[in-house]
Amino acid sequence: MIDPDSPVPLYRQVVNLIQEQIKSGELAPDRPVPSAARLVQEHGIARGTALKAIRMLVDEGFAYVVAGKGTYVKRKD
Amino acid sequence: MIDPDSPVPLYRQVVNLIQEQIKSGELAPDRPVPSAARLVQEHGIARGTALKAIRMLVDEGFAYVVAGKGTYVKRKD
DNA sequence: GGCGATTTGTGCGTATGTATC
DNA sequence: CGATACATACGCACAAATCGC
Repeated sequence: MIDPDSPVPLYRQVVNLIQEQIKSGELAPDRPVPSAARLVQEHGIARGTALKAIRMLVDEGFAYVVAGKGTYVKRKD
Repeated sequence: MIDPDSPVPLYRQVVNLIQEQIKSGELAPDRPVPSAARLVQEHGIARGTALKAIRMLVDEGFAYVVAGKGTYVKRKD
């Protein structure tokens, strides 16, 4: 899934992966997106990289954050 | 303020700018110096360059770092 | 109300690779 | 070749919010 040797940045690979899961319905609206800690242990990446990926999802309109709880899949408008 | 075309290195320009603000009192002792992230968005420079400027301020005795919090204006001895 | 666990946010330090001058 | 600059990535630390006990 995640290839450290790819020219594509790790955070971008993670973002793409999650976006695919959202589009396919694997991750439904208002369901939690994998937390930074989870992405770290699942993909062996740094927390900073995981946080960056999560923020990208929010910036790109795929998810929303609830302080102290987590990040969730955004509902279609 | 910051001129990319100047022969003076960007990190040096940033250092000079902040030193001026410290000397003029605009940035008081024990007050936070602009963070690397802030310098990035305000001057359109890279994080590495911003970090270098901050480190220079510390090296030159104008500021001190508090781990996990930030960089602050050094008090006069 | 307190305490600990979880999660996101923020901050600096450091290293590596690439590109430009 | 060396200095400068940018992008990516990892590590560690502190803060605030939420929740369960």
